[in-house]
Amino acid sequence: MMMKSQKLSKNEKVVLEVVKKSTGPIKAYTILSDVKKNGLKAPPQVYRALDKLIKKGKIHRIESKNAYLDCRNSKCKTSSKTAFSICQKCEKVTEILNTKLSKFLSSFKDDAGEEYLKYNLEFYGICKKCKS
Amino acid sequence: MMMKSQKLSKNEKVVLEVVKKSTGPIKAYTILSDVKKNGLKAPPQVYRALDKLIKKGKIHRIESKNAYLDCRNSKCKTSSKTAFSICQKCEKVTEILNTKLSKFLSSFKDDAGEEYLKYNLEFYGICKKCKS
DNA sequence: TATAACTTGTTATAATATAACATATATATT
DNA sequence: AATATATATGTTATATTATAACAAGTTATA
Repeated sequence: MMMKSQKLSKNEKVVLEVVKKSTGPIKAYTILSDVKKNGLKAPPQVYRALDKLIKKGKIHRIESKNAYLDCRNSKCKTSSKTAFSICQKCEKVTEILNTKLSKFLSSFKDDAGEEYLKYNLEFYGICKKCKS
Repeated sequence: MMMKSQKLSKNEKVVLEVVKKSTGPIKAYTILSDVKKNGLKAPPQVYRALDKLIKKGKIHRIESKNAYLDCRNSKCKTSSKTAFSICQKCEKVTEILNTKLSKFLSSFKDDAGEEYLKYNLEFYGICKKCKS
């Protein structure tokens, strides 16, 4: 199966660097204020780059937080199957890379017998650090 | 385990009726324009009601759509464990009630051995109707 | 009835995201 | 190289989604 080119444009590189540098999920407007020193000025420049980076599998969007996180999975070519754990106390988000989980969800059939090529799963709880 | 009271306030009832009437996920501002005939005037009135209805397990929020859907699961007391299928073509959203799935996710342990009391899963695909 | 807890009303504004259009750059085709 | 085509960027304005803050009313309960 042909993969979408992974080559990144100038703005995509700039935005990706900011997302990578962040210690956790980062918001679009936080990225914007950061990349202003690189000449980017307006929201569309950031949102376009984010959209492309998601399509290229470089970052993920954490839906429940309207925030973006870089993909730590070296094998990640697309962002079509994602799972995260989210700490409700410290807001830490961790990507879950678990073969059993991804296999289960990839092969899950709904009542109509349909499988899905894309999913996003968000677990919420209290992380180990916050528990102790 | 003590359950949060399910009693609904006036505004909650009004908002819930609108969500129920909708054929699919409905947006907060769509609800607002609808409930204006009931005297509600401002966003906070709608958002407050939505938040409460979610906590009381009456509705769900579809995170990737910023939209709200009534819970069709009569057993739904809380909205802590949810799964949906979302058609990328017609935007139809269906709540998935599947014991095997919920058991698997409820008992899922991450790499640190932690389980989660809350999750939200969104499957994306093309629904049967749109395929045919 | 006093008090606390909850619910509502209201204004303003914050936060998130996209439309639309002009221009520039890169890539492919002749 | 010149032309055509697709992609990427810049820019302004505006749409959409959501919350802060505070005042007032209502309900439950001591």
